[in-house]
Amino acid sequence: MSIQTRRERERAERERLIVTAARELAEAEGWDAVTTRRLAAEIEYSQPVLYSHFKGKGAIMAAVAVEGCAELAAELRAARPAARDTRAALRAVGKAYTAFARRRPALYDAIFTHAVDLPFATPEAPAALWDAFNELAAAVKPVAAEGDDPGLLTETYWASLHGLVTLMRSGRLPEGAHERRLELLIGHFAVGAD
Amino acid sequence: MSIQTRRERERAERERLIVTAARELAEAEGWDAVTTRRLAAEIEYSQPVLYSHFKGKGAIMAAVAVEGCAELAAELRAARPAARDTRAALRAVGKAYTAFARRRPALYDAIFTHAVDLPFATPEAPAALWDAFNELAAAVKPVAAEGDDPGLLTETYWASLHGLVTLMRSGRLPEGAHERRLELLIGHFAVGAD
DNA sequence: TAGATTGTCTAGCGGTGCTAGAATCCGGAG
DNA sequence: CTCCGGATTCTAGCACCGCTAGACAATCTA
Repeated sequence: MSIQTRRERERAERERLIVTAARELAEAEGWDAVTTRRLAAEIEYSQPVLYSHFKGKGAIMAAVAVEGCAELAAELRAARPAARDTRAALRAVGKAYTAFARRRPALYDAIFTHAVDLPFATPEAPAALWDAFNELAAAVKPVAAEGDDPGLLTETYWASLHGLVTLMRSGRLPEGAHERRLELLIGHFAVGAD
Repeated sequence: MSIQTRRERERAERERLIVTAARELAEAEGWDAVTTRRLAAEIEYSQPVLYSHFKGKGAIMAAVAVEGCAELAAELRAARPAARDTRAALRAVGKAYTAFARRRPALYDAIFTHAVDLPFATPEAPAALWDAFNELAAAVKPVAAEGDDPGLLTETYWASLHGLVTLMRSGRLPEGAHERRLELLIGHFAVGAD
């Protein structure tokens, strides 16, 4: 049993090595630079080793996405309780969310733009994803009017943040006015609450 | 002069042929299917011909994007005047925008997610892009509170629509609830106006 | 120590965007 | 009508991609 467990441990360690290397490479040079050859060289193994751990490049990105999502959830969680009223809570998570996207663009892309083979919006979705969503939901819930589905409202607020982030990061919205756009968004979502 | 003009005309025709073929191929099978080889075969010329017209694949996508943007602008323009009040106008352009994205996903991606080498949010941006933006702006302007920059508010509404569309199309938001999310968004943007 | 099993690597497939240089076509001069 | 020069188009190839079959090496079992 000892040998088997040692092998499994070594395998798990190497798997983490792969995910970490992919993440660092992506954060340093973008996902375009993360090729299977480059990644293999980085971990000092040959290409096929990657495929003995993951089904393909997409699966590696998905693993990075889950890891990154935990980080996002943690940052949202840290930001929310500091707010005193509901508007401040909306602002806090909004700022934390967009700040994460700007500070860790590769991570954000892995979670929310690239890797499609992650289950979303179902119970099978990764726990980290639900954690992040629930942080948003906790901030959004107080502004839900009677008859509004809080979950749907959270999705809507999330989508708005996502739109701001992606359009800005792709150069379609000027970065300079980001704070003001975010404030406008919050203003329209927080109306009726105080 | 006659020969020269004929050649220029033929060149222009072929350029349109390229853009049209790229667009049709993308709409039929997605942008992944639009390779330079495939596109060359489609127009019955060799690959290098593409590069005598466009700097690269990105430039071809940009040309398709501009063309598609004119279509989007036309659909937004057609939708707006039918609305009687400001909330209905917001709803009309919102529905038209998201309907376009769902009906012509390849076109939408060319305009708003892929091709980055198009100038946005500057006077140099393609006229069709400004047309589309101005249609949105016309619907948004009436809901701008005193002190709100109508342009920024339009950008924010646009970003929200974009977020809804992209998250839905990538499978991160369930499609079924789209209409309700859109209604929630409109409700929060149209508040105070009627 | 011999054999079986597990793991890893080398080499290669079919594909991508893009380009240098050869081949071809065509209008205009003699 | 012929032949030349320049513009145009094609063939062939580069370096890279994700991915994999099959040869090889290392390790454990008996």
